[in-house]
Amino acid sequence: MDSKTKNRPLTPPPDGGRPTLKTIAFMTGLGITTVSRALKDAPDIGAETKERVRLVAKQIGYQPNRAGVRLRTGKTNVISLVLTLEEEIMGITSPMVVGITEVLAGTPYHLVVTPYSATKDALAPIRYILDTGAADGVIISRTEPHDPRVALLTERGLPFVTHGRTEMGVVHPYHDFDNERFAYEAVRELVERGRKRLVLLEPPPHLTFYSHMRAGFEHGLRDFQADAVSFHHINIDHTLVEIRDAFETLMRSDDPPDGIVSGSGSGAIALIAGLEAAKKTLGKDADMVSKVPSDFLRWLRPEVVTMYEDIRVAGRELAKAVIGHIDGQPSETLQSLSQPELQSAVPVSIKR
Amino acid sequence: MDSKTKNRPLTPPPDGGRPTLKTIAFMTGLGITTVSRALKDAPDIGAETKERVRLVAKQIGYQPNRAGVRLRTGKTNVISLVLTLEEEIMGITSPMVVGITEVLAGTPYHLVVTPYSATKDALAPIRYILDTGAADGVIISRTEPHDPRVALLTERGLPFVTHGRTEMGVVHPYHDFDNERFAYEAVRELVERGRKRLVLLEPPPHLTFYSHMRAGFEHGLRDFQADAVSFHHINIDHTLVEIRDAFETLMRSDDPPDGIVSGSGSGAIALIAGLEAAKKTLGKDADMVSKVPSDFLRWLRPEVVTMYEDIRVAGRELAKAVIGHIDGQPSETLQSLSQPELQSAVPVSIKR
DNA sequence: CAGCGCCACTGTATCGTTACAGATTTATGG
DNA sequence: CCATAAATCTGTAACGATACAGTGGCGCTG
Repeated sequence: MDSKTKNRPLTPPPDGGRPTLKTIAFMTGLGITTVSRALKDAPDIGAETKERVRLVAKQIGYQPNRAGVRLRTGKTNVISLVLTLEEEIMGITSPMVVGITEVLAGTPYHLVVTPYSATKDALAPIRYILDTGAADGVIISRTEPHDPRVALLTERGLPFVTHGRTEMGVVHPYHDFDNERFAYEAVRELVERGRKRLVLLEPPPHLTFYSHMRAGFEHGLRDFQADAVSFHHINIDHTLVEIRDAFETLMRSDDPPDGIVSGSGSGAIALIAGLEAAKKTLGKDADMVSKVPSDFLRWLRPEVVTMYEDIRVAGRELAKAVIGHIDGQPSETLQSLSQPELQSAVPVSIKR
Repeated sequence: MDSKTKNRPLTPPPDGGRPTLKTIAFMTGLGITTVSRALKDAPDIGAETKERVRLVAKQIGYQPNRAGVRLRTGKTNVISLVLTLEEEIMGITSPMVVGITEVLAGTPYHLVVTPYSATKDALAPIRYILDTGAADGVIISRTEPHDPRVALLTERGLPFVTHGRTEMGVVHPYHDFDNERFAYEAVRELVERGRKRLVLLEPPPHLTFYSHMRAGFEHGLRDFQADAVSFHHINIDHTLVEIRDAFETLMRSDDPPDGIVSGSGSGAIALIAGLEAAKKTLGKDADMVSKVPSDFLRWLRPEVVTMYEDIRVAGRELAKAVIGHIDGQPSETLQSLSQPELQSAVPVSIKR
C-alpha cells in the first residue's frame, strides 16, 4: 500500500462506533475530503456524487462529530443562555427556555445554561464564554442602560441578543417587552375605573426598563390626569415580605393610593397581601393592573387587571435573533418589541 | 531541526489565541506530553516539575480545550437535562435548572437542555444523546413504572438519574418527592379539620408517582377513617379549564367532597375556581391541601394548606447523583427521597 | 499535438488533547 | 564494571473534521 492511499480508507472503519466521514468514504469508494465537501454542497463536486454521498449519509444516519468540527473550525453550535441564579422568581426561566429550545430544535444548535450569582460579577460568565470560546452566541437579560456585557461582547465581536434594550448608541439585536406601553395602558385602565391616585411598583432603577416603565406611567398620568403616589424606595427586586410590609404602611397612611400598577406578577401578590393587611379590599378601595408571565393571578384574583407578557414568545424571538446575528444579518433587522396583551377573564365553559 | 523536536515546541505558539498545552510547554521548556501529564498529577512526573507546570498554567489562565479533550477521550463534560416542552406548567423547570447549575458550577460540567415534544417519542432525545455521545450523563423526569428510557440508558451504560422512581427491578440513581407521605399527611390534615369525604386530584396514571400518591391517599383514608370521592377521570395533566369544569360539576353533585387533596399547585388553582363556580367557599364548605412548588398559593389563598416540594433542592440532588454515577459510585448510594414540608403561614413582620 | 484550462476529486497538515511506546538519566545489585 | 531497574521525561499517532494545495483526465484551441 503506497502512501498516496491514506485519505481513501481501504480499511473499513470500526463498525462498532458511530459513522464518520471515513465510513461514508469507505462505502462510496470516495476520499474523505470529497465526502466532506459533498455534504456541504461545495461547487467542485459532481452532482451525481453529491447525491450518492447524501443518500449513503442519510441511510446510515451520519451526524457530524461536534468535537471534530469544533476543534477544527471553532464553531461550537452552542447558544449560551446567561442567567442570574436569582432570576428564578415567578419562574420566568421555564417558558423562556422552552421558547428558545423550540427554535433551536430545528437547527444544529444546543442550548447551554450558564448561570452566575447576582452577588458576583455579571461579567464573569461572559468572560468565560469569550475566553474559552464556549458558544457561538449568547442571550443575556436584565440589561442596563450602559451594560458592560453588551460593551464587551460587541468589542469582542461575539454575536448576542439581549432581553431588554440598552442606551449606549450601540445597535445590537434585542427583544423587549413594551413596558412603556404597559404602564401607559395600565394608567388608562385605572383612570377609566375612576382611580386618580396611582402608585407604581417599579423595576430596580439600574435596569433599562425602569425608565421605560416610569416614562409610560408618567405619560399616562399626564394624559389621563391622575396623580402619582411615591413608592420609590421599593421595587420588584425586593422580597415579597418587604414589598408587602412597605405597601401595608402606604395603604395605612393618610392619603393612600386607589390605583396600583405592578411591574411584576410576584410583586402583585405581595401588594395584594399588603393591601389586605391594611384592611382594604381590592376592587373596592383600590384597583390593580399587573404585568404577569402566567395565568395564576387571573385565576385566583380575577379582580386584578392583568397584562400578559409572553415569555415563551420572547424566548423564540431571542433565539431567532441570535441565530440571525450569527448568520450575519444586520442587527437593525433583529430587534423586536412585544406588546402587552390585556387578558380577558378566565374562559367559562358552557354547562350542559 | 530534526524530527525528534516536534513535541517540544521551539516555535512559540500563536499568542493571539488562548493558551494551550503547547503554550505551557514552550514556557516551561518541557514537552507537551509532560505538561499534560503533570496537570493530571500522573505518577511518572517529578514533584517539582508538576509544581512548576501548575504555577505557569495558573498564571496564564490555562483551561483545557473542551473540543480537544472530547475528541480524544469522548468525555463531553456535559450533563443533559431532558425535558418535555409541555413541562413548563407552573414553572417547575426554573428552580430545577437553578438547582442543577448551582451544583455544576463547582465542576467542569455544562448543562445542556434537550427538549422533546410530548406528542412525539420520549425516547428520541435519549437516542440522540446515545448515538451522538452528546453527554456524559442525563437527567430525566416524569418516570413511568416501566420506563423505556431507563431501560435504554441502563442497557447502553450511560450514567443517568431520574426525577421519580421506577418499578423495573433496575437499581438506578434517583431523586423523588415522597408523594405517598404527602398524600397521607394531607388526609390527616383534612380529617383533623373534620373532613370526611375526600377527593384526590391525582397524577396521570402512567407515571410512577401516581401509585405512590394513591397509596398514601388510601392508606390515609383507612388510618383516619374517611371516604373517597371519585375523580379519576381527571388528573393534573389536564388543562386548568378541564379541571375546573369537572370539579364544578362534582361540587354541584348531590354528595360533594368536603376535603380536597391536590397533587399539583396549578391544579389547585383550577380546583378552587371550580369550587367557587359551584358557589362554595373554601375553608367553609371544603378544605384543601395542595402540593406546591412555590409560595404563590400560600400568599393568595392562605386558607389552603400547602406542602412545599422544593424543586431547587431536587435539582441539586439530581445533579449530585448524575455526577456520582459518572464517577462510578454505586447506584444504591445515589438515591434520595425528599419529604413534604408543611408550610407555615406567610411570615408577618412586626409593626412599629 | 503541445499547451492550457476546467472539472472532479484527493492527500496532507492541522485544530488540542491523550494513550502508548519508547528514551534518557541515574541509582542499584551482582 | 556491566546489566537492570527505577524515575522522569518525550515523540508519535490518533480522535473527526476541514482548509489548502495539489493531481489527473479530458476537451478545446491554435
